[in-house]
Amino acid sequence: MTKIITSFPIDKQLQLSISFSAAEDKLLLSGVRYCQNERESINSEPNHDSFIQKIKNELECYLSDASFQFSLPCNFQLGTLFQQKVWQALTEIPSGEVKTYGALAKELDTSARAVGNACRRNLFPVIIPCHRVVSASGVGGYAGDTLDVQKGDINFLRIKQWLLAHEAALYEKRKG
DNA sequence: ACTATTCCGGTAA
DNA sequence: TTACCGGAATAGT
Repeated sequence: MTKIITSFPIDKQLQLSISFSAAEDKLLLSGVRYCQNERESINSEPNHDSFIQKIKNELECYLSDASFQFSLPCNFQLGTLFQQKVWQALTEIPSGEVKTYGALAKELDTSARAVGNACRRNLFPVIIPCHRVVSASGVGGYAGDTLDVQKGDINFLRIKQWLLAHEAALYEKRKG
């Protein structure tokens, strides 16, 4: 497995850690997570260089133009069948638009709660735009955090709002 | 027994 | 009339 660290322009601290590995003779993303003050690991193999460039390039594209569509391959097999179905649906929400958990649930013939669950388990934040799903009454959650509860030292909700603002997405905010 | 939800009824201003 | 709780319903892990 190879892991790369890139900065993420919300503040100086925030970074994105992206890992990938070979699966069935191809390189696939195996995870994306937010972190702070981590150093890039040096264990990357030379034949991974072009893939690393592709990752960094697509991220730069998205950051300079929010309508850019990622084409990075993600290993969906790391999720359950249901999660794969939800994640696939997430990729079909265009930049600049949002959907509520309830609306997405209706499309997939399941429940809002279950959709929220699958979003929380999204292994590829930013690349798979789970931030484009909001609650009927406000912004909803992100990475396990909600408006009421922040679990760790990273303010994930702020990140979600930053992403939505970057994409110029509007959502009903009746509470926060 | 947990959730990154939602809907509806009751109550008070 | 609107606004704010409280609780039940809900589906997947």
